[in-house]
Amino acid sequence: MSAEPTLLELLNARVGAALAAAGCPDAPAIVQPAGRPEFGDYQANGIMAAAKARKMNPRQLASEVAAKLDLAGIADKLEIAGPGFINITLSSDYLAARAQAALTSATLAVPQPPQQTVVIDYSAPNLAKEMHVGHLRSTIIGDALARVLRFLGHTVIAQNHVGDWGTQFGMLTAYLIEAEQAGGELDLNDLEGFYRRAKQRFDDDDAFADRARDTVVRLQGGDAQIHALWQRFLDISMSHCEEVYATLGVLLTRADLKGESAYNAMLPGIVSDLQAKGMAVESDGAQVVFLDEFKGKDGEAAAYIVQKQDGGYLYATTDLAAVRHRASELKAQRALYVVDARQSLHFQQMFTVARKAGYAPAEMSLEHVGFGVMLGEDGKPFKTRSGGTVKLAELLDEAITRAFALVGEKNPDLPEAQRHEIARAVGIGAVKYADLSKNRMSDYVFNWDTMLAFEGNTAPYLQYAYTRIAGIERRAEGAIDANAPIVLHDEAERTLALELARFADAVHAVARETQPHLLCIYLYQLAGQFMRFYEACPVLKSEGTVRASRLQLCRLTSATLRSGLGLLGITTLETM
RNA sequence: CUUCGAGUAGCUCAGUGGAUAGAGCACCGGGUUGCGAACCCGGAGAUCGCUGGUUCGAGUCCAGCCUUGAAGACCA
Repeated sequence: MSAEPTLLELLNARVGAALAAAGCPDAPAIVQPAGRPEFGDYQANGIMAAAKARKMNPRQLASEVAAKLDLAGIADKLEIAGPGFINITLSSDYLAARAQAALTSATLAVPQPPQQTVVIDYSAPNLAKEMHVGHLRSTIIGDALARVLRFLGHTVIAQNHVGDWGTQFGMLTAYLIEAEQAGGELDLNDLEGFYRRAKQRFDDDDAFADRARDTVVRLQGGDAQIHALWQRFLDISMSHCEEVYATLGVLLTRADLKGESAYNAMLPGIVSDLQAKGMAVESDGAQVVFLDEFKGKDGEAAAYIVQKQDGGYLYATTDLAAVRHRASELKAQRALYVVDARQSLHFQQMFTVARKAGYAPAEMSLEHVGFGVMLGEDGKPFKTRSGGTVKLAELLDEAITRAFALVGEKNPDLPEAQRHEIARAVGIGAVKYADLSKNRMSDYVFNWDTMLAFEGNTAPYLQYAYTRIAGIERRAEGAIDANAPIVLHDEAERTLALELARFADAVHAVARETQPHLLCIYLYQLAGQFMRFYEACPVLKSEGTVRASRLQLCRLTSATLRSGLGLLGITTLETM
């Protein structure tokens, strides 16, 4: 519970108190935004259930609760409706006061919940290759969650759990040695081509394959020369990632890098510890933790392998080492794993083992923030026309190119440099928003036309709403009184103020549910309410206190859109 | 076979056990001597996969089935 409640928290607390006063102490109020305008602004749904549990007449209980409900200065109308709803209409003065308070607050009056240390594991590309579309969702969902949690005052520790270890790096390093010996025209700028040629060598030449395997052994054995070459390869690959991160505008840096290799030294200790605790046992030569928790109807316990027959370790072991590190070293109270939903079973098992082994204390929250796969229009995994993976850098370039063409249509008179800048914000914003605005658990049909339509519920619609306000503020010039009182007369003004008052609840919901699309829905509604206000209520043409008040509503709306889009990693523009 | 997702308008998607299931796109019809029309307003369009159950109330919870995707001992 926040020190200062959000609007929804406040209403729930007040109705809950009234329920208690009416003889139902533990009955939840269940306050929600009203389903229809004629039901007011909020509706309390909890009375019917409370009455049922106590064999009372629900409408009678509702009138008792309403009589005891203290919303002085907050609501000016309460109605008992239907089988026992309490419909609440907030007072316009109260909405105006909330808007006024938000205007003078650096955080838009969004209350901060109790502070936590939150580890977010996201992006995690495989450094053997260039980033492809499969890395997009984790990267932008994780980035949005990081921004939201930081905004709420939490300490966020990003962990980029990159793939930088394993047999393929032996192959790549061996190929690097060979290419340098051959005279050095190796082109690491084309990482994908380099990987392809190395793989070709590996498949075609047994001698090379043997050298590659030997290189892995030497790398893992701590050979300094091999290690230096491996490190060089990683640096170059990481630079590629950083270019993509810069284009996307995500916050990840090298300081957040914590790849698989970082946990290498911990792995033997994990296995021996699990053995000592009687959890890991030998089975067919491998070290396995059997989990009764995952027994199906067939009665077989799931096998969680932590060490292979040949003594090698798996990602199962690495992930245990990582969770142990996040708990004991990083002191995380909450750990989020923004990883493909296909790994759901793996995470459920890993979390179970981590808890039983004591690597993650009971009070530490472990959450798999899963998401669906990107599909092509044919419903199959998204590929290029020729069947290859789509490089992320190319996808982003295309988005920007398409946006640039659109800006040229809409606003051909702007200088070219500015059109390029707008195209970046709009193109990247469209890609991110198309992803973030969908429930992350469902599979995601990738479609250029849908994604880059720039119409309806898209980033450009929100960006456009922002530039409209920016235009008004520009024209108002110095005549804006930042202390002017907000007065809500027109229905469109009131509806806009109500929507503005819900910002905190939207942000809190995103942090709680790890669902960025809840913020998208909110911002789309806010932009829509602004557009209606814009049609109905002239700002610059109005006069005196009305004009000053409307300008204040504009200022708060633009600040909220800028802040909200910023939390999604989407930039706003003064002109577009 | 087991487990976990998903199935809502022609398409892409919302929908915290509540009142008449909502948007956008596409389609049809309106709106600019108004602050940016990348906009606004209206219309049409849905047996919420199927069948039962739980209850004052089910798209939402439970069971079974259908379709689809994924995972399920030595890749990650």
